Amino acid sequence: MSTPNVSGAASPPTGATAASRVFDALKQDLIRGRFAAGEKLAIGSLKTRYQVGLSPLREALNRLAAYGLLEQVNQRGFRVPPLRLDELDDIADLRSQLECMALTQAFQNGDAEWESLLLAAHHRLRRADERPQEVEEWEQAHLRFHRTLLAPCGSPWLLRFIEQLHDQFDRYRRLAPPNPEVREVLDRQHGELVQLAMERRIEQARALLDEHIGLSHGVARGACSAS
Amino acid sequence: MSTPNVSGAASPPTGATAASRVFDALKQDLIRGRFAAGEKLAIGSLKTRYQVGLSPLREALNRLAAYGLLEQVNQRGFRVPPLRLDELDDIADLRSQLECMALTQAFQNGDAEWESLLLAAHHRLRRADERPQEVEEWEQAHLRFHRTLLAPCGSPWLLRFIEQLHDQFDRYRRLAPPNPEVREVLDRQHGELVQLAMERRIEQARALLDEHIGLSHGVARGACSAS
DNA sequence: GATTTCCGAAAAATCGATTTTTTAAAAAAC
DNA sequence: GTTTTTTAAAAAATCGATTTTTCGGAAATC
Repeated sequence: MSTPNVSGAASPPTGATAASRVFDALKQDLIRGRFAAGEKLAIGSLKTRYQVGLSPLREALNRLAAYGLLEQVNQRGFRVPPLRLDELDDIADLRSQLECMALTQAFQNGDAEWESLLLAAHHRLRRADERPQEVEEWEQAHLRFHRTLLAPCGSPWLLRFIEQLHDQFDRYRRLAPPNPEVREVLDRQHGELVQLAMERRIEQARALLDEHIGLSHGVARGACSAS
Repeated sequence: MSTPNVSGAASPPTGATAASRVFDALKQDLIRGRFAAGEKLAIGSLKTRYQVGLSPLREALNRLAAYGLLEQVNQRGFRVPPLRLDELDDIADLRSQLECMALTQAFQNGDAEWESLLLAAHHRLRRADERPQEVEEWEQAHLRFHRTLLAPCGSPWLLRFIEQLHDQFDRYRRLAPPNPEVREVLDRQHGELVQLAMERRIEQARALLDEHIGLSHGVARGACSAS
């Protein structure tokens, strides 16, 4: 295992270029809803905001557009995708399907090492649950928990798509008004998922994961005004 | 419906920028295997090859890396991904799964308009079958047939991922030695898929599509030396 | 009064040059 | 003889300036 990465998201441990740093920062800001949905991005002000020149900034914007976190129109720059209810439904439904696929494979491939990593990830998530003021801590622990759950599925492309959908989904979820009651249920489900994983009860786990995403989907829908 | 697009791949009808033109050209060249697998791309020679400056070229390379047709390492540029048997297997298996999902939805949503578009796409594909020397014509008709088949599935994100996997898959398939016997079977299966689509025989269609991709997968494996 | 045409400002895209980093070979040290 | 250090060339990344295109309002036309 290489140098563990303490920082936030997916990470460039060595030789971060300006372009990759802006990419990471901008990606986080987009997912965290720091820009208004549908907003046109003024490249000039982004230059100031992220303290970089045009070239690395434009490279980052191009990557994000290819990834689906920005919309690019040929001679008129970049804009933040609008929040659309039908798109959220698409994202959530597909996420359920793909994550259930991955979960099945993960249950087959996961070994004792995986079980202990999952327990550890769950523990950190519970710790983060206790400090509701540290939102980003919780977000990171939550993301890692779900990653760990599916990690041994054996399909890099499936994991890639799931990650992409998760990023899309989170943009909606983080913009939606919080719902403490649902949140409590969601938190409990994480523990139940761990339990089912240990016992490899795939059918129940699939049903629970589907319900988990469905509940979160319901909350995330609050981010949309009209469809 | 806007202006139909006669040209090759996915298309920028209005105001093509240098960056988007290089992106399209480079993407095709990568899928067509015009670069050696694993090859390091020399940006200087790409500038000459595509007749553009650094900025639009680098923007195109960044998009392609985000899309998965190039590998990017931070201070050492871009390289063509190597051909790996295990990755091809991953791509093909996931493609089968996702396309079968989409097919089911397409059968439910597809209307008479879809049926006629599918018949038309199949007709063009058969015409292209007759002229084996016009490879690119056939490739285009083939891509469009499969797109048309799944188009009404109703999930933009699912279609997006399928398209992406299809591009990945084709890079292997087009590099593999052709197999006329299998090719004949594959051609026949296109007609059978149309027939099953008309009659909405979903289970048989899913089995056939799965077999179709599986057969093509077998051929594509010929592109890999070792795993 | 409504539509079209024509500017000028603003923004996007591109270019050419500069800076930074890597690479590989030669020299030095062990 | 091997390893380390140095250094020059090559490549990647970035910057600043220029060119091209879009956008919005004023003037002209219908």
